[in-house]
Amino acid sequence: MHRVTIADVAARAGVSTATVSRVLSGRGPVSDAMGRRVRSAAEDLGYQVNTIARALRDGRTGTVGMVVPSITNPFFTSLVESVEHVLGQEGKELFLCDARSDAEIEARRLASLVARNVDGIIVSPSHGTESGRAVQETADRLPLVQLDRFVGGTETDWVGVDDIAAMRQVIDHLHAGGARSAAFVGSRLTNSSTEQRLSGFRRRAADTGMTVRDEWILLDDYTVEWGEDAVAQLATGAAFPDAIVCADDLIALGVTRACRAHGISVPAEVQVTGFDNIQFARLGEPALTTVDQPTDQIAAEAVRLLGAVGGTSRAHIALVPKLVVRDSTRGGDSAPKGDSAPGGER
Amino acid sequence: MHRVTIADVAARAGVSTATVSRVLSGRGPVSDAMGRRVRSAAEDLGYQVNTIARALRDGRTGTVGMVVPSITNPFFTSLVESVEHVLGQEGKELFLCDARSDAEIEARRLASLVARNVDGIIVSPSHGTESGRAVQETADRLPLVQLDRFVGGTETDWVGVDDIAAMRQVIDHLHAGGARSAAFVGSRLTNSSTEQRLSGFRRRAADTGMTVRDEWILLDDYTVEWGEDAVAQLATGAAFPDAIVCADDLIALGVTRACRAHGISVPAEVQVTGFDNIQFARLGEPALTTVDQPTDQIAAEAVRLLGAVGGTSRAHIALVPKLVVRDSTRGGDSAPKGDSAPGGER
DNA sequence: CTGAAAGCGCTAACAA
DNA sequence: TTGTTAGCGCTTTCAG
Repeated sequence: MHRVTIADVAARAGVSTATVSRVLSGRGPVSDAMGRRVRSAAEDLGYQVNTIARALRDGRTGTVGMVVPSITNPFFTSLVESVEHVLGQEGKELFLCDARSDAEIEARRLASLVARNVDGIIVSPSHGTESGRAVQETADRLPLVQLDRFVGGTETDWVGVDDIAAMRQVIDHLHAGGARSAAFVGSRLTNSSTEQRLSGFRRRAADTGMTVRDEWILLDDYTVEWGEDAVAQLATGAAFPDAIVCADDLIALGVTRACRAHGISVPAEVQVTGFDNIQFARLGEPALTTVDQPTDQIAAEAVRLLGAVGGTSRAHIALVPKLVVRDSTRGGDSAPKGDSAPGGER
Repeated sequence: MHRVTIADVAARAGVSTATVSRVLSGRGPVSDAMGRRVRSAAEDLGYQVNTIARALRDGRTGTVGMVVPSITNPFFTSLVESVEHVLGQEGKELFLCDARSDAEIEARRLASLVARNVDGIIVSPSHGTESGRAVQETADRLPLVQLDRFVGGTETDWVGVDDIAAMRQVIDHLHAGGARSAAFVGSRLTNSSTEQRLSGFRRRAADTGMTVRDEWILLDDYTVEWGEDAVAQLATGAAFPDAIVCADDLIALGVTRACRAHGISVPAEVQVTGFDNIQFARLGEPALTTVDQPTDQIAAEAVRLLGAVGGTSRAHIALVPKLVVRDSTRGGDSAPKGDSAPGGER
């Protein structure tokens, strides 16, 4: 079964391939009559452009590559969904790659995307330093936007949320709910998300005079299991904090679950917060207070940046996320105000 | 910045492009000396094949398209992850498309994948009948495997689990735990998964003499919210079942959550089961007893089928899933035995 | 407004 | 073993 080409259409319409191309790609001058003739011939034959040939010809594939640390993390899933949706509307296709939180796999996938001549790459780097080389080399070759996470020592566009501002809201909210001491549970400091969030946590906690003990900074992994383990560790300590701030919702889900298992009441005895607002956050027991990441907006900005062929000026777009108050915190009755920075492009 | 081509390498090595191609693609006879010379030239220049040109030349792109109803459903996410992993190991790339549970979007995405000359397509059809036309038309043009769900009236390969056998295990387990009546909560009957599971449920319930009232068959959506609503509906009825069998874990999560809200104890008053064994199943309160879907295996089989250029014989591969017993059922102490069919290819 | 022809980068006959 | 060359399907000058 031979795939129908532009030549077949040309033959049937009794014209040249050039004319067919002009009609079907919509550019170039054509008479109405000719337009109709060609179009109906194409219709009859069930012609579809061969995007490979077109891509070879004009050097653009209409595809975008996306690399995430782990697609099974609902936050990244949500990001992927948003990106895919935006691209779909522009008639572009998405190459999805899962780096399995491994900088080496990530580097291989990036190289393979370059080899495939994608028009641009969206990457949420797996590692805060080890991802650097591959990301930079890729960015030197084609448009690249980092999403959510950021690798030190790279010069590329970035879109994400303002973690510092987010943590300010979190701490203020907990403080309003009566917390005077707090623990932080996150991943190892191998990615910018945890780094930023911990730094924002420390800063605002200090500002508001909250107690933060060294042994209350628990860093390991973005998993439910780690959240559960962390509570076990906290429970053996001499003192227990008024609040546990988690670097993402998976951890927070583990924390609330473990608290229940340990007979520690949330939010009465300890307030707990998450980050990301994944779809399962509200399923926590109690439902999680968390920071909502505007994934649709992040995706839209990222795709927009990729398209912007423009100059060498790099854009770092930090969106200010909003706190979603549910039942895992006491919070006072008013929504947190917080003097959140204006954000936006800078 | 001009991308380095095979001609550049040829010039630098002082040979023809054909030789370079032979060396770099590994096929065709080349002397060792020539091999080294060309390779080092390629190395120096940082040459990378242009996969687009290669694809145009030999009619294969090394890409596979995948279309799922909703990537935010953790079950499909897991399937995508598995497929992506298998493909990555073969040096292939994955085009991911989210159909948003809409047969029209799905049809468009399928067409676009065909236009992109993917080597094959893996699709979990959104709709049991409306997806038919597009799926069949696509399958007529290139290798296509249906995953998990199946569209009526199509002639394609399929890989999934044996829903009937799964339901047999579920019912037997519930029965062993003392259930003598049961409700079923699923999606509308617009996809084969729910159809099959409901049918398996009905059959085995009848076999074991369980009571199933008409108003206990509740069909709407694969969401947590629907699970919650369904319990509300059941609670208003004259009688309440001993068990609630859910068509997927999201629904089951909603069901257990609503039971808690209604003060109905699980599993003491009502046993609940899910389906899929998504990563959040164990986070239910209580942790869900559910049917584990071997996504890695399903993915591996699907990719294998795509590669099998072979004859016209269609393969329907039904893997027999296993029950994962957790705390939402009483279950008796022994694992369910069940005379599950041998399964495998048929 | 339409046609002829070159060429994107690569591979595979065919020749040498 | 290596080189020459045609051609994958498309778009786009350049002529007419």
